[in-house]
Amino acid sequence: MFSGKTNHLLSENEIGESGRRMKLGTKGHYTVMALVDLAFYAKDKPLPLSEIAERQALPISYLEQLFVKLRQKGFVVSTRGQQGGYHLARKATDIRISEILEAIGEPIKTTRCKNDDTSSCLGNKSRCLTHHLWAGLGQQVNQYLQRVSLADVCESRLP
Amino acid sequence: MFSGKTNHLLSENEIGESGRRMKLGTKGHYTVMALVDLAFYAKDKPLPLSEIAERQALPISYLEQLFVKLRQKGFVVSTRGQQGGYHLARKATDIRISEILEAIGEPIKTTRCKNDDTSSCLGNKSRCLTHHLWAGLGQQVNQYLQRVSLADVCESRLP
DNA sequence: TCTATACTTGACTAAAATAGTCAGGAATCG
DNA sequence: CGATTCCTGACTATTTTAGTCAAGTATAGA
Repeated sequence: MFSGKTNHLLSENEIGESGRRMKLGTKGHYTVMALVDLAFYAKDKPLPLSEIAERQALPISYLEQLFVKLRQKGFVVSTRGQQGGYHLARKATDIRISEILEAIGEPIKTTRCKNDDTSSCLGNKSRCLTHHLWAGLGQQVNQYLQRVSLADVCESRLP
Repeated sequence: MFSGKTNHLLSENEIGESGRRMKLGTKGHYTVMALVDLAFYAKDKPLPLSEIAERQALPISYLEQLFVKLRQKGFVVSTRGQQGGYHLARKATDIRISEILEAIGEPIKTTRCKNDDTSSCLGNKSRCLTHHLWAGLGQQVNQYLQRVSLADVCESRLP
């Protein structure tokens, strides 16, 4: 049984509950794949998840979860019943990849501090220095993902 | 008890054992912090981990693990015994952040495919399209981390 | 030589996040 | 009605993270 005291880690200005590390898992992956598929194949009729699931080889029950959020955040519109399905609520040229990742709860964070400002790192020089590094990295990533729209991905028009 | 068959996921060209998602955890964080500290404070004498641990408020036993790899990969040189410790094996201007993350096993990968080429996505158009997106993102990140040296971080000289 | 300091190694693990599964319900079309 | 499709929430196996711990080995200095 361990009784390790761990109180020298994570001082009060550092990440608590809501922060996420920089990462890209299947969630973000699948979501973008599904939306690209939607933009591609749902030209006039609603497209059922079952079709996307089959074409992209993704588990449908997982997609259902993801699309709940996409609908709530206004990216897609759903139609129930036979011949139902989803279609994009906005123009593909209008949807930034960064928004999508944010919507499904896969924001990209490179720092472990709550606030992005460095005022809280005072008193420790080198600790603060690395903060700038990760913040700069985060900026790079977000700029890229904000530059790219869903339509850009569909048409292989990448920076 | 679940007996779910999961074989529609992850076809053979996708990630198996060794791949990592894009992420930055404490491991990479702590390692860079420690090396910055080393570059800062170990001017002439070897610097013991205990000092770094205290100054940066990091668990020493965790640092020990990390420094094993840093030594094996030739980033630092160790001296045992009293007055021992670590010092940089190479010039701080020569050590790129990307190398450090790679060394401790926190490479940044944004795609889930084994190979970075897209030849294996044939037969599924939109699946392949997203591949380009993540590959592009990975390039952005790696370019940034390759541009920045340890010395740059120490002197707040970031792109 | 003895001892304190510091690195070295490797096994172990608690907690959290990930990547889903599953069961059942509600709306809608034909 | 009954098939299809979205919708909801609970549940969980697996993996990763972020460490701890124990038992060394090597060296400097008293």
